[in-house]
Parts: sequence; C-alpha cells; structure tokens
Amino acid sequence: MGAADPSLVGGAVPRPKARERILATAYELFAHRGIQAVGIDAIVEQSGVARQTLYRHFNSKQALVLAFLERREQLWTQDWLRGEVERAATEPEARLLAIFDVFDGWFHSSDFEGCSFINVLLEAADPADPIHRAGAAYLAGIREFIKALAEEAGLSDPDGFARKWHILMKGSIISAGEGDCDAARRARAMAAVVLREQARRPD
Amino acid sequence: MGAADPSLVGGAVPRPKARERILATAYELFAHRGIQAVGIDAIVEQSGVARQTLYRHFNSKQALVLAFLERREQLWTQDWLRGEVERAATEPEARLLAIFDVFDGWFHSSDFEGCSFINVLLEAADPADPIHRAGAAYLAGIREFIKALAEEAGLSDPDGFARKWHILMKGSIISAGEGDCDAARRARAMAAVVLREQARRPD
DNA sequence: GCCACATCAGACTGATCGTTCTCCCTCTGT
DNA sequence: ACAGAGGGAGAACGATCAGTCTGATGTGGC
Repeated sequence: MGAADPSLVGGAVPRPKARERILATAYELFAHRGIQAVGIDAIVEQSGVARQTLYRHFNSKQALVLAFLERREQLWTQDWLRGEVERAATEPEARLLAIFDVFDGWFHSSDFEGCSFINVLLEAADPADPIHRAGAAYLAGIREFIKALAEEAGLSDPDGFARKWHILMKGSIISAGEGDCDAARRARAMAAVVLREQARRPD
Repeated sequence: MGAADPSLVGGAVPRPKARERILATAYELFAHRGIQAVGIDAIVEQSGVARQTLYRHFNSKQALVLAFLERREQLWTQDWLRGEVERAATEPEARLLAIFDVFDGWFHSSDFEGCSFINVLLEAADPADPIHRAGAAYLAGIREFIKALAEEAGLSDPDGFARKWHILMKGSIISAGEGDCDAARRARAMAAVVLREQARRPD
C-alpha cells in the first residue's frame, strides 16, 4: 500500500508529449487566426497527433479553447506582460507607463497577433458562453494587475484607474490590429497626462 | 427617345421590397451576432425571402457583408454618431467631447451591439480579405470625422490627435462589450485631460 | 389575354465542421 | 513473454454551411 501505483500516477498526471504538442499547436493557431477560423483538422494535422488522441485529452473543441485561454493567461499575461513590465521598471508609476513601452515592441513585432481575450469575447458574443466568460475573466485578471500597481502607487480609486488604463491598452491593441504600429506611443502619451492628473491617496 | 425605358430604370434602381428586407435583416443579425455566426439560412428565414432572391441581389455572402458594412457606415457613423454629436454641441472641442456622451447613452441601451467595424476586423483576420479592408476603411472614415473636428478646433497634428481619440473610443467600446456600462464616462474623463494638454496651432 | 420578370418554395450539391469508431502499432512494467 | 495502455492512421457520421437548380406563383406593361 505504501508504494504509489505507477498507472494511477501516469493517469493523474498525463504524459506531456502528445498533450503538449496539441496545446502548443492550438496556441499558435488560435492566437493568430482566431477560434472559429481554426478547425480541429488543422490542429490535428499541424501537431502530428491522431484525432482520437486529441479527443482523449480534451473532451471537445470548447475544452481545448478553454485550455488555450488558460495557457494564454500564463504565457502572455503573467510571463510576458507582467514579467517585462517588472523588468523594465521598479517604481509602480513607472511600471504603469512601461506597459505601453512593452506594447510598443509588441506592436512592431512581425507576428503581432492581437489580444486573444478580446478576440474570443467578440467571437463568442453570447455572454453566457463559457468561452466568453473565460475571456472576460482573464481580461479582469489583467485589470487586477493594473489595480495592484495603482494601489502601490498610492492612487485613489485604484479600480476606476485600472479600468481607465485598460481602455487605453485595449484601444491601442485594436489600433495596432488596424495597422497603426505607433498606437502604443500614442496611448502612452495619453496615459502620461492621465497619470499626472490622477488624484493621489492622502498619506 | 425622351421617355426613360421603365425596364432599364427598374434594373438600375432595384425595387426596394425584397432587397430592402434582406438588407434590414442582415443588418440586425450581422450587427448583433457577427458575420461567421450568422448563416444565409438565418437571413433567408427571418427576412421571408426566397434563397434565390437573395443570391440574385447579392452574388455571395461576402457581397452581402460588404453591403451591410456600407449601410452600417451610413446608419451608425453618419446618421447616428455624427448626427447626435452635431446635435449635442456646436463648438468643435465640445463636439469632440460629446462623442463620449453619445457613447454613454449607447453603452446603457439594452441592445448594445458593439462596433461592427472592429468586429469584422477581428473576424476576418487576414488583412487581404476584402471584408477586413472594408472594416479598416470605415474605421478610417470615423477618424476622418475626428480629424475634421480637430482641424476646426485649431489643434496641431490633427491626424495624430484623431488616432489618439480613436484609441479612447475603441477602448471604451471593448470595455462596454465586457459589461462596463460606464466605460464612456471613464474615456470622457481621460479625453478631457488629453484635450486640455493638447497643443494648439498658432493662429 | 399575354409576355417578361420578380419572387417564392424547396430539393439538392459539395465542402467543411466537430465528433466517433475501428484497427494496428509501439511502448512499458512485471 | 505478455498484458494493457497510449498513440497513430484513417474511415465514417451527422450536422451545417454557401451556393445552385427547378418549378410554381404572382404581377405589371403591352
């Protein structure tokens, strides 16, 4: 009884090989082409996995999309955005502005793919759709990051500030999708005057 | 020779009945549910038109979508947005800010449907897609409206200003789609400080 | 009445979609 | 060596999609 059953362990923690290939392929395709535009066939073909294997790891396309969004939140929001911002500056106000410097590099990269959370929000227009809800939840997570920086900076109404900041972020992303590579610089200029005018919490 | 040929006139100016019903139905469905999510069947059924009749007026779904976008630009951009803004204020700077007052009412309406131009831009991710190009062109038309107001207001760099303003507009629309009905008020507050800091053209 | 044309109703094609099923191969632990 | 599980290849299913074809029904101009 003391020794762990290997088959049980292998079942509870799925072997990374096939599942990882599926998720990596889904990430690339969903992020760049959207959800509806990418069929299961494309993921099966490009990942070199059997169809049945995909459906053994993910019950449905919806489950795969939800797993993609979860990975997007880890890789994009946490590892990339949060990581780059915290690397670029140390003071909370400087970090808030650094978001748009990080965006500037993003918008100028050759394979700019837009914000998957915004995309799925618009693709799954029904607010009751689990995919829509997941996209909205991950966007709210980004606002939590902004809100925490606003609190560190001693700004009053951190939640309202985060919502304002997020408007600038999302607007610049859409503009970049239109082809305006300098959208981040424009948003940063607006952000700077907004931050300057922002009321501080009395110490 | 003086009298116009009735059949020719009837051909050049198509009878409004069937075509109008199709376009009106397509407008409602495309604007609220998106392009990919609405099939030809739904439009045929809801407009009470025969399938063949639809395909006689529009060669393909893409042609119908392009006609929808053209109507959207007339009804939304010109008649509604521009009309409401020009009714709300007379001075160009006041009109620029009034955009967000108009948006505020829009975001609080029960059937808020978002910006179809942004939606089709993201649904048709390929920049070479005629639908993508049309959406981008109509968004550029909105910026032309802003730019003209900026010029009237004597602001320097009207094009750059219009792009900034448009970032606020698009960002607030996305936020409203997330459920933040007060996004227009937040954007207006930012717009006010941006406008105050904006350089004026020397007279 | 008659002709031309728009419209309607509905079956149909071919492609694509998500999903399931069947069969075979290759590992791995004992 | 053997059992069992994971994975691969591909056929197949039912649904849905855009688009076409046929044939009947009105309808307006001569």
